[in-house]
Amino acid sequence: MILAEAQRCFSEHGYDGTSLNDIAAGVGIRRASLLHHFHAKEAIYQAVFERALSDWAVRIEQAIDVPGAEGWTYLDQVLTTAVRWFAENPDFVRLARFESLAAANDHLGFNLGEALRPWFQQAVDYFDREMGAGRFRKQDPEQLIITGYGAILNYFSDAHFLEGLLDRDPMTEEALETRVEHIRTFFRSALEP
Amino acid sequence: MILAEAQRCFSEHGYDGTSLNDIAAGVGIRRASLLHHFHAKEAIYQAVFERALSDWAVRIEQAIDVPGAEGWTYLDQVLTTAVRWFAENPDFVRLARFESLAAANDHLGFNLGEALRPWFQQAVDYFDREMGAGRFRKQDPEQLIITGYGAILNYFSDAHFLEGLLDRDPMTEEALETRVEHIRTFFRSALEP
DNA sequence: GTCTATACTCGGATAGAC
DNA sequence: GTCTATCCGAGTATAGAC
Repeated sequence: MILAEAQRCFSEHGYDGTSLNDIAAGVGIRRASLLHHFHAKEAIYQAVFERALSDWAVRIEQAIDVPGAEGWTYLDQVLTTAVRWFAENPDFVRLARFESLAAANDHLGFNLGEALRPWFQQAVDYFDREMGAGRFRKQDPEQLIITGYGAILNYFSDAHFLEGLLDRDPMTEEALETRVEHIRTFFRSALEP
Repeated sequence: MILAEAQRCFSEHGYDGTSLNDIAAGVGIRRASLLHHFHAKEAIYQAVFERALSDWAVRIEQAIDVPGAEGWTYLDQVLTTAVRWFAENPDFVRLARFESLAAANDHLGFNLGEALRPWFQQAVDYFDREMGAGRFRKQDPEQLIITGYGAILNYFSDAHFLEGLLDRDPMTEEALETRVEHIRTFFRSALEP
């Protein structure tokens, strides 16, 4: 599948660091044949991104949509699910990172931040409710979410860097278990009244 | 100054997204003249990085080296200094981000994680002491630091993204003040016994 | 130290045969 | 749908004049 290989390349080396030859070689065809399916490199990138984003949308809806969910138990569940999913989709994480690092109007026909804004707003509303009901300590919801996604995304996008920093593989089952536990404990410490 | 302009370009568009023409144009000379000072593009990149890193080393030593420092007051001070310094050096933040995202053995002759390990270890030791003395709640020090640098670095490296997400400029004086306050409050909530 | 000119390679994209 | 062939532009790097 072309999109799968393209995602692998883009997430590993970024847009500029990936050539059509790289992708074509991975697929097992020639550069020109790629362009039979997509009229330009940017079109491939956009297709990769849209697919990844809609996959992600499905998963997040599943994780979010827990009936009668509230308080710490719910947040704990969402955090754990997020970490697990990101752990299983390192490509997506790196792709998102490259994209949020890119200057506006590079490669993508739309703004990633804007695209995620509805979910962001939903999360803000959740924290507003919980804090208003006294189930969480009062903090700035927007800032909290920014910190949260950073704490999770970072770990996976910077795996190469962390391997150098820690001098061990940060992606083993054991290391990931440690990471999940930390995220849960840390947020709980900060939020529980 | 060549290195300053090179840093601007690399931090804005990454290594692959920056051409010698881009840098030369910013300096006001021709591409060939650049290569009189540095024998290759990679050499420019490495020079930029080493300069940025040693600048950073100086600042971090200053921030860390507070006599008799301990407990929350000290950490609070370091966090605030870090946020302020990163706010004033967005280039450095984006450069570091691009680099920690890059695959091993790309562009740089050394491993960034390895280079930062001594400071990392120092920070781990600090938390170990503080937690041992009961001044902080017990948490995994390594994980805590990873979360902390993520919370800070992210905000600045993803400014473009955040602007789309929040629908406002995340780098105004007011926005930065809010961010500092959040970081302080959040960590305090999580760490104070 | 900076320039022009040039060599060479690579990447994106198109045309047309099979 | 995939290929070869080809075009064009951009990129890195070098040679040599001023």
